[in-house]
Amino acid sequence: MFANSVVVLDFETSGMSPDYGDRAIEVGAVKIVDGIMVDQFQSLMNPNFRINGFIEDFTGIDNQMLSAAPDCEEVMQKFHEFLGDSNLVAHNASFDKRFLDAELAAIGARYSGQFACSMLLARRIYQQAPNHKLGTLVSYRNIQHEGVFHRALADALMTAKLWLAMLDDIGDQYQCWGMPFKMVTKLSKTPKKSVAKVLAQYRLEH
DNA sequence: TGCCAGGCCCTCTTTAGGGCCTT
Repeated sequence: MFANSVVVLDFETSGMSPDYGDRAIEVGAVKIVDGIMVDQFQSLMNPNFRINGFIEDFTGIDNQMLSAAPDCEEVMQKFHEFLGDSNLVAHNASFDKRFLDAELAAIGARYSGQFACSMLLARRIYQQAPNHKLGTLVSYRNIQHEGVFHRALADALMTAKLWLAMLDDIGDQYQCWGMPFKMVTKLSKTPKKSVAKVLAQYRLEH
């Protein structure tokens, strides 16, 4: 069976590090229940400072848009409710996890699920891909996509489709259908050369 | 963008260095 509920999320941010004062400026997320996308969340977030020109160009989010957006704290309260007790997925999760942790800490909240990384999993099962950027993997796996790269909901949707495609491929290639989230998380941290061996062992045990 | 970050991973490694990813 699939994990009960998984939220695939993506943050657009003012920079690379919350430890250096950067904030989230947009969050997008897709909720997957039993392998089906059932809900979405998207909101701009006003960090109450001006973002630089590179971020405006990179994301298409400008200071005027942010000045009209609700504060980060208000958005994160709603997003925390959206998360519930779901497990979490992001592409290069270590990046989004730092911002999620920082923004939730700012409102005195935290999440309870496990956090998995679609990039680490892709590095295991698509070892022949040209690289493991989100856009490259979407093309590599022939995933249909809508919207613009580097907007939160569009990237979250693409990551969600990639995640489901990878679960399908694990099933098809290794006869390991319906692998639990916990096992997929473990797989994403398995040394590359041991992936087939770990999957074969899992198949024998299930 | 540039080089203010950081976790993962490979290798000419492990008392380290550098590329990949994310904005």
